[in-house]
Amino acid sequence: MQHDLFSTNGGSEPISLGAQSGLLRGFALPLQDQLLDAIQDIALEAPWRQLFTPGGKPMSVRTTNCGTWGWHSDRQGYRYVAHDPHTGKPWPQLPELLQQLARRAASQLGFSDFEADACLLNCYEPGAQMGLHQDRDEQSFAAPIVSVSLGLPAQFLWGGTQRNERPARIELLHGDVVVWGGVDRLRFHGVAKLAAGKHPQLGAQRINLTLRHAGN
DNA sequence: AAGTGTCA
DNA sequence: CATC
Repeated sequence: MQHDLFSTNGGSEPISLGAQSGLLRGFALPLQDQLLDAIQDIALEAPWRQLFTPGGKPMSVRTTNCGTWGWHSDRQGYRYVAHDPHTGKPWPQLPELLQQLARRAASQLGFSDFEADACLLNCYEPGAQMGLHQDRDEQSFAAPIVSVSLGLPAQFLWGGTQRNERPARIELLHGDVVVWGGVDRLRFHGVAKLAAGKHPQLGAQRINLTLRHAGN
């Protein structure tokens, strides 16, 4: 039987996080097995690695990328690079599965024709976190950000356009997708220190996929 | 600078 | 708030 990969949550409404942002609870669940396979393949080609902030401090997550552009951080700063500094090779191709998932999710929030050219993969183990920040290394902020959560639950910190606004805490579960763009595109966000736990598929980790249009 | 440590 |  022919079935719609997105049917599980195709009819559910986004949980609003702002005028042009929302949480699509469980949106990626129908694709979970294919997503985990794709992540494994990506990590074989572009291994997980620990990045350093420009200040020289190690980040607590492990990172890799796929797509035309990969986000990288070191003492030179934050930037997108076309080649993996670890291997010298181009980043693995962005799987069509992921491209379509991101396009469908963006469409649910009113962003048509989203075309990701970068996917940052962050792996959190218990204790790992991501401080409040803006995604502002992309060449244009016209396209939204699409974030896919897999594995252990996390508290998403969802702030305002100004750093001093106290962020809301939103629990993100395996299969959840968050989309933000337009007036919400530069909102500060982060992830609270991951609590210990074991996920049936992923064990003691959370993997987040962040899809972006980084180039021209 | 998406970091941590420190001070109020 | 300091930090190649």
